[in-house]
Amino acid sequence: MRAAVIEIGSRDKILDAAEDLFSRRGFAGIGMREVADAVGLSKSSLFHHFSSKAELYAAVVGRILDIIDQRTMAALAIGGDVLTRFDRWLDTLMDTLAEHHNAGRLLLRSLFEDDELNGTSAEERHVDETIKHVFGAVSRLLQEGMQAGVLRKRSIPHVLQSLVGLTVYHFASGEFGEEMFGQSLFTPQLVRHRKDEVKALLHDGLMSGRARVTTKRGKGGSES
Amino acid sequence: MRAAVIEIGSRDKILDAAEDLFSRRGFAGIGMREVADAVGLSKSSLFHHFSSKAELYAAVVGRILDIIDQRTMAALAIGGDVLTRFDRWLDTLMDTLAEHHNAGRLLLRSLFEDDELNGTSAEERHVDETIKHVFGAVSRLLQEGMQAGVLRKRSIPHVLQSLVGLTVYHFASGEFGEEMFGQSLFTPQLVRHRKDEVKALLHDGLMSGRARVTTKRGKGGSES
DNA sequence: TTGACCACCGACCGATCGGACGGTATTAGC
DNA sequence: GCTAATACCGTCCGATCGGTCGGTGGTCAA
Repeated sequence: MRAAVIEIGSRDKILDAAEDLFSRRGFAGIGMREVADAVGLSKSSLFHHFSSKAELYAAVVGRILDIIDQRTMAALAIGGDVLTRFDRWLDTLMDTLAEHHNAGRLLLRSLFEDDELNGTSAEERHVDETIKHVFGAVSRLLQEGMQAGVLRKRSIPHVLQSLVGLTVYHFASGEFGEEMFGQSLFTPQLVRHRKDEVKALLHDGLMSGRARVTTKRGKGGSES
Repeated sequence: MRAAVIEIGSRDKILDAAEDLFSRRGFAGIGMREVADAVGLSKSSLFHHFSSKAELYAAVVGRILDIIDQRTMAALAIGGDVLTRFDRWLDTLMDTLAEHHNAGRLLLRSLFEDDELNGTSAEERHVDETIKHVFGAVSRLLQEGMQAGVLRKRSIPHVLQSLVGLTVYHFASGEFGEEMFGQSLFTPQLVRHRKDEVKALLHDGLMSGRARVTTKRGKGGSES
């Protein structure tokens, strides 16, 4: 009979520890020994669950990408007009990045390292597909807004880059960002503030004149 | 007598090679052996010029930070009203990032890794001071613009984060960004396009109504 | 009781890591 | 000619790297 208490499988415990470590010092900066010590297992046991270090890394990245994918897609699925869905998408993305402290940095890091770490394993293909899935959905949303005349006509790839830069980078900026704000990036009030600032900048910067009506600030997303 | 041809000192050749390698695989991902091979020297010779790997890394980061510092400060020193200086600052920053292909990625990487790689060496203190110098100048510019009523009143730390996210991240996004745009991030036309997009977003997003007059696009900065 | 499967382990492997050390060739100043 | 400094090199070191291998103890079905 399974224990009633929170029983976390070894595989997930490994992923948790590896996520923390990889996000802080990157793929090359972390040894399997260090991960094993953090979990409380032996190094050989890690290879029982993951066939290689690269596969463990891909699994870590894939897991948080799945969370982001699921959350942002669910946010879009609720419906509403383009602006409502866009705001909700932003809120959800930033809430997710705020909830998972390692997500931003891990994502940016993986974006840097997979230039050489490109493999063809199942996990790595899954990562690529998930990224495309997330970006595809928001691309279509932007396109819909531009065609409807509610968003300014801008280059979609550039807007995507700007979205990543405004959201993911901020939550990945670590000690640098914390020194700038004088507090942790993940305090509820700073998260709320960031969401407001990003949305305000994008409202004024992206919305066409006739769509930009009441930009109510401070009434953010679901949680944070 | 010194040779008339382009004579590059070994120290600079080491910095060049290390910049390239570190920007691609990070501090932990590169061994001194690899740097030495790229320069055409032996590993021991690197330790003749730099007392440790960490110092070499700090020297690499410090060098490109110095370039950015000098260029952006010179751009501000030319003068003009707040909006003119702000635009010129953006142009100069992005031109510099576009010229030095490794700069963006190296900067973001160093921002990530020095959370644990924080030292008290002379070079590392210089890096910190240079960063503060650059951000201090643009902070004062933003403040001036907000007080003059020509820029919307926004949280300056958040605007700084947004500036980094919109500029440095883009030029650091590597293969990921190139797949999105279908071309190298450093082609002249894409650089020009990015500068226009960022300036347009910030014009609409930051400028107060009465200041936002003729946002002429496509008439960017000095070079690229 | 047996055998298959599972999670896990210690010991070990060749390779590579950052770095120390001693030595050599060249140059400049005396 | 001697000395000092500079730039460079080969060799060696202890530690750590990712990964393999041969186990051990436990659980469950036959």
